[in-house]
Amino acid sequence: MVKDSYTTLIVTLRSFERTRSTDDVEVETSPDRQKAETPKEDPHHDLGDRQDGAGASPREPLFAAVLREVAAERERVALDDGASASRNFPYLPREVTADQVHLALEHDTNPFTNQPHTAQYKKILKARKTLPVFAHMAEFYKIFNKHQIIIMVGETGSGKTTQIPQFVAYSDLPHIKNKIVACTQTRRVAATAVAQRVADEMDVQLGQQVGYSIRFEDMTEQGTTFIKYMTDGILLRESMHDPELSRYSTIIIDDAHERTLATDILMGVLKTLARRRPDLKLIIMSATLDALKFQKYFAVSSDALPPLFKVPGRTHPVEVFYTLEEVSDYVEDAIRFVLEIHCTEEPGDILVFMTGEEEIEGVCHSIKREVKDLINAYPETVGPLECIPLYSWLPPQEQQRIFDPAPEADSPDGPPGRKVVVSTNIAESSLTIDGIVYVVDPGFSKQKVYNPNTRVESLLVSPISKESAWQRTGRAGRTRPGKCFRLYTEKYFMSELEEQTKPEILRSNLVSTVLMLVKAGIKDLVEFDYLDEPAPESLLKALEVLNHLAAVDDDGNLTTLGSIMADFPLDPQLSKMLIVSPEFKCSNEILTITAMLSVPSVWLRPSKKQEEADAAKLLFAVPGGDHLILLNVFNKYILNQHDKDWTWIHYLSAPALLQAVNVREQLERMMARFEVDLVSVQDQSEMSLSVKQALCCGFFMQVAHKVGGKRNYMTLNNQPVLLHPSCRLDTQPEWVIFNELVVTTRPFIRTVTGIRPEWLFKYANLYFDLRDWPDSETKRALMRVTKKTTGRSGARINKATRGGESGEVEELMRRLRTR
DNA sequence: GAGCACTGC
Repeated sequence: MVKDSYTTLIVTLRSFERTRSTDDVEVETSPDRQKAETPKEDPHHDLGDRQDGAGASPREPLFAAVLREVAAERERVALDDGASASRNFPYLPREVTADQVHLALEHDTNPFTNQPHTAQYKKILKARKTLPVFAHMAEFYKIFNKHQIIIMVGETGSGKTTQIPQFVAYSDLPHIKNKIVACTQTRRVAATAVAQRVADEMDVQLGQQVGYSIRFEDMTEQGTTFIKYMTDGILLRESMHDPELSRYSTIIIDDAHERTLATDILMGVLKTLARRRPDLKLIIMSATLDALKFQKYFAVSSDALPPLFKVPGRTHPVEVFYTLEEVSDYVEDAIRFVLEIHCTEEPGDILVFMTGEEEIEGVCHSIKREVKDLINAYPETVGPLECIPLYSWLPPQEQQRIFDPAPEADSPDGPPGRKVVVSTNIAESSLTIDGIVYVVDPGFSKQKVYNPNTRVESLLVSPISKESAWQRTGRAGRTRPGKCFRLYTEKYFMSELEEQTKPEILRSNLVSTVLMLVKAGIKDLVEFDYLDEPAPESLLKALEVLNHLAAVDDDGNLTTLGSIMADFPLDPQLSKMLIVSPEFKCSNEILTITAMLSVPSVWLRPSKKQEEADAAKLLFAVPGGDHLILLNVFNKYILNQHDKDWTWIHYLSAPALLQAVNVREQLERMMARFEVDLVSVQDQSEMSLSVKQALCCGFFMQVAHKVGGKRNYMTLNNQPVLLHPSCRLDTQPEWVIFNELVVTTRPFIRTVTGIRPEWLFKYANLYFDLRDWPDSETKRALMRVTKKTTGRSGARINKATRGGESGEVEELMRRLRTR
């Protein structure tokens, strides 16, 4: 029946576009690594046949001599004041050839440590040689030696992430020049895993010659590390403090096609930097074929594109099937297909993509029920089917189930068992499940959409991009040839789906980013060279918010406050609140709340134990609001940290709390550096009042007031919202501050605390100058507040201190508006 | 009456 509804019109695919670096780790890790070392060296490995350019005998400590010679050469260069010729020396930095590198790789001595190569090194080297990039080494050096900027396209399994930085190291010889080859990753796990792998490949200890740097963890050694994997965000932060990025000889941007916010901004920064630093080489690596876009972006002129270096991938072919007609209910159809595959196809596990928890649990439930019926009806032909849900906030041990083997046949001769994983997008890129042979793709995912005008974030079920669809398809071909069933027509795929998922910069809140750019001295946000320009409203709104927070003045200049705020790895609202909190004698408490607000939610709510989880949450309830509850949870966690079961019993996420501890420590160090005092109020009710006032200093733009009954509120932009069901406000105060506004089934405000409206006029009088506000229900409510508090008509003061209305900010905003 | 996935000295 599957065959009936599908047509095999398509085609065996050559290979799949990779989009995530975590793949690199697995694809490129050879099984040799796990096996015990078998020191079976061949002492007669014959390099004599090799056409090695240096013509030296491999028996000699060749590369070591080379390095000495290079060092001597460097001294000569220095002595000659840069006038020295190369003296025909063949191993000059950035002039090496693939033959020379092959020679060095085969040599008995590790040129970077002068230690003999281990047997493990040689085993891994054998595996490395089978990677597609290895066959293209000569071509790589030809291009690298000649050009400053290279665009590289390497498909899944090409080996680019692990090999290219090593190729560069053999050419740059960064250890001699006290420089570093940096390679950015979009995920922390990728940075750590790839660094470990490359350290093994280079026969060095992780953290020595090869290291990584991610938030909270710097596994590098100054003066020793010369290949450094790092998250894109870390390098971006670094560029704020050292705009020349002078420690680096070559910077490799990996997974550029993922278009994370940090990668996008980094590319803009590096493009300008490359002009100032001709000695800096850039390699932009991407898995997709839209390399032309990167080439054009980095082109010096329209007829001088940077060269493209392309390496094919290595994956198993996957057959793709489309429906002949559009499906009406993808959930029902997905269930039907899983059952069909189970009944008719060869053994092999199934991966089904759904958009969220509710769908996933529903699908699992239905599949389990229907398989039971099928097995009862056809015990001879239908084997057991294990259905496993997967989404991000599932507890880790539940997530681990996806790696369980498929169930055994019920009897020795019975039909074989099969595993089906029903997952959100998390399985598209972040988590890899081996053994998947069939993929069922309905073509939807939940995506974050941001509206800069209302500053509202929503999660919308939207069609995926073609790129996503191929990524999902590729999940079927990791261990052997597979099949992918797309629950839409080929016509729909071709004509309706976007080529790529919108880059993050186009659907994000840019307040933090803009502050960073201003801090980096980029005055003209409009002229900054974006690969994709963000919506002018996003920049405009971000600048407005920063102005209201007093991080930039009316002329668009960074204020002293803004400069400090930019150094904190926080949303500006949070850093503002934190920095002013000593004024309210509660910086200790605000520090904790800030840390808790910058980690994922600590609340666990397993679908089968929702009531228990809610009851557990009530134990932490304190009067005032959710922010104070977070403070309470953190403090209780610290008191009970010795008790391993404590978090579990209270339905709290231990990893999230641990991360909050880390963030808190990091922020505390930064506060010390900027001399932000750490102080506490002892009296509980006084503390609660202080905390709420400090909250107002950062979040005065995220205020709502009560309208009608039943948890109904209205934001300052007059958007009706509901208190999120997770809110544990004991009373329902007239005025509240909220941490986030999300639109899911309805618009909700989440993490909410009651405040006194007078505080808004007191601590944000410019923003609450009501004369500028259009008439609305909210404005009238605020007017009533000002009338009650006689003599404190904050709305009237300080207009003059705002400075010239025709300042540069106004000008910039005008230009943004007219774009 | 309830949540796609990442990330930051």
